[in-house]
Amino acid sequence: MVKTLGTARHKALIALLIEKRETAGLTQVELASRLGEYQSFVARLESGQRRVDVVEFLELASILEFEPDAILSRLLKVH
Amino acid sequence: MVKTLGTARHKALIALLIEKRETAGLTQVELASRLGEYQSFVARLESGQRRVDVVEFLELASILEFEPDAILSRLLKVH
DNA sequence: AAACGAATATCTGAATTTAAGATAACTTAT
DNA sequence: ATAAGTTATCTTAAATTCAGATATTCGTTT
Repeated sequence: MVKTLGTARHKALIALLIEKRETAGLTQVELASRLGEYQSFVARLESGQRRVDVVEFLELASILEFEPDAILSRLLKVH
Repeated sequence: MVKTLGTARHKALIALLIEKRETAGLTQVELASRLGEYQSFVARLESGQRRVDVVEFLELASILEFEPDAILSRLLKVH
């Protein structure tokens, strides 16, 4: 199994997550607060230093109000 | 952010992953081999002791030939 | 029913990730 | 130029994950 961090797909994923947070008009502090985490948690995530698991991804989708399937489909095209 | 391990969604996810592996007619040893991992890796994963990140999930979908979107949609319904 | 082989589960340090919390480094507006 | 808001980085402790071995479970065959 490929090491997730640093892969093209992981980079694409976090780029999309950042985009979605910004579209939602949230700062890292605000998102962190809704997640019950520190701002540095979001920063680590968005700088690609931490993996995002499937369950977390769904939680992010719910908070940031994006369609997880849609994002996944876009990631599928990244190799 | 909720601790993934032990959540209903994570349990549902691994149940589906096991189902998909079995449908594909693969043993843990065979899946592990295709992943370039040990059998104990697959066992840990399938016993819910290890998180599955989004990128890994897509890799599993490719090997086990399932539609990641479809699985994700089913997980969405689990709370 | 005992024994065998195939499949899965569990254990144990060691290595790697992740987290908390603080602080530093941008940004942008005044 | 400064202040406020935002994001990035650092450190050390804590938690996860891994390799590899071993144990257990489950079917089959005799």
